Amino acid sequence: MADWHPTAYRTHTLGEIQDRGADLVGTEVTVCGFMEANRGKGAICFVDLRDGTGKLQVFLKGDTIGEEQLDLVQRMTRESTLQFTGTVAQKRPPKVKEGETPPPPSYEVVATDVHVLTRANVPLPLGITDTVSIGLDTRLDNRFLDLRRAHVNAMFTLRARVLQYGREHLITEGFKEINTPKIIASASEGGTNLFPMMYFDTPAFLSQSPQLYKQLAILGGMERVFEIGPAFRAENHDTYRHLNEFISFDIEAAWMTDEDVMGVQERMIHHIWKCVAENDQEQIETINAYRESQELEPISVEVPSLPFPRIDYCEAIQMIQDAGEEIQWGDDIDSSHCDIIAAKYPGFHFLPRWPMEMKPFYIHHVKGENGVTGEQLSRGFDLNYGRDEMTSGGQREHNVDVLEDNLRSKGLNPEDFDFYTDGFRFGAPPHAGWGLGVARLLMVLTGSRNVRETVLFPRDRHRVTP
RNA sequence: GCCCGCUUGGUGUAGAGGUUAUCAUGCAGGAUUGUCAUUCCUGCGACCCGGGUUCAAUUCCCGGAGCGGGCGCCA
Repeated sequence: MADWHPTAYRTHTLGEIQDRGADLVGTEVTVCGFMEANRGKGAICFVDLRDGTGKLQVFLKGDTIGEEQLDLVQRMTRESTLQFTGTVAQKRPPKVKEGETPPPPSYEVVATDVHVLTRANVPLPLGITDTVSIGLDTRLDNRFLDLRRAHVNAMFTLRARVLQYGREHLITEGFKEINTPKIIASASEGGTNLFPMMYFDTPAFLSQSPQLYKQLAILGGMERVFEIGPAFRAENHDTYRHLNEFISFDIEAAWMTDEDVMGVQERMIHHIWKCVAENDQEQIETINAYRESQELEPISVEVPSLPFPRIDYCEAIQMIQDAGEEIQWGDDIDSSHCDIIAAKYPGFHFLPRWPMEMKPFYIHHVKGENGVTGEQLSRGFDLNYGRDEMTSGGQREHNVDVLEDNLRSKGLNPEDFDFYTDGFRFGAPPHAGWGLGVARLLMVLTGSRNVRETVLFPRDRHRVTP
């Protein structure tokens, strides 16, 4: 539990009064919040007040607070912010039908004073507690209101938890958090399109990945590093799982192989899922309450068992061929093919040992480690959940001569990468790492079918505001 | 970028070549109530843009824009 110190505006949070109400009965408190609803039109009035820690009922009575203030609150609009002073009391229990068990005692504040901090306009662009479903576009245009909805708030609370647990785990395995530049000069490492920009008088780009820089940190003897930061890709993709700016959770570690960092990853995901299952059921229940209202299946946090299955590339191709699909060794495994694999392995699973041909220049290969057709395999891997790719990773090439050969064979000019390859000329540890899409992991955890749900202010092809 | 679909009050929807354009939610007013998704009554509020067909288009046709789904692209 956090320490919610009193502030200039409030003595207690609403969550505190909910949780410790019994100890606070009779105490004078000042609380603040958004007015979610008010009920009653006569000589009394009930206000549902909400802050970032919970909800609480405030009870107003004409002869306690005065007719004028009672009227003011009764006329106040939903989502206005109010400050109440009053006394904590136990709520009168609701009437229950014969045979039903009464709910546990709950608490309220009997108001003696009120201040309107801000009055909300009407109508709201979207209702916080309304039962109608709301289109994603409307929600994203009004994210500040969308976030006030309980299940949306729960998703972003979970997002913060996932990052926290992930960090925690890596730190226990000796990793240190780093930050790498997001403005880069080198044209490209191949593959994806970059967003160009001007860095004073020099053409530059927004970084597509911390890849080369986290490797430089390893070459610098940092041993084990991680970074949680943005990556930018100027691709014209338009799908439920792609964004043009996204948060990448990256690690890099010395003296490790592809198999070693797969181990780090599965232990980290296991830790995250275990902690969420133990600590954050409240958020899951909030999401499920919403899902039930929308007639969606509830979600549950099933801690995956270790180790995750490993289906190497050759085996995956075989599996897809056995399902009757036209696919050859050397082809990419696309979404429909992933459905075939996911039918057998619905949860997290690794896809290691891709053809070297298909992997970037910095991926390591063991000479002569060949696939069924005799082509060179690489030490690159993916992590999928169902049909969706979560991670791409691998052991890196640490021999500078091989690295430069790889660059040339990919049609790149080694001289453009001197800032990187120079790091390998003065002793280089074998190392490996991966990059994990945080939003995609959250999709799995929260049952979201669109990555935009799990990103506060998503940037896609059609959206740069808000 | 390709294929398919959609666009109706603030929000989410129903629907038809001529309607008083449906329902829910919301909002406003009133009655009731230690209420708690309050209840009840009354009212308010909408057919994406441009062109065409037609006596008549929000409805049909064409184009545009926006959105959604699938795909492609994507270390």
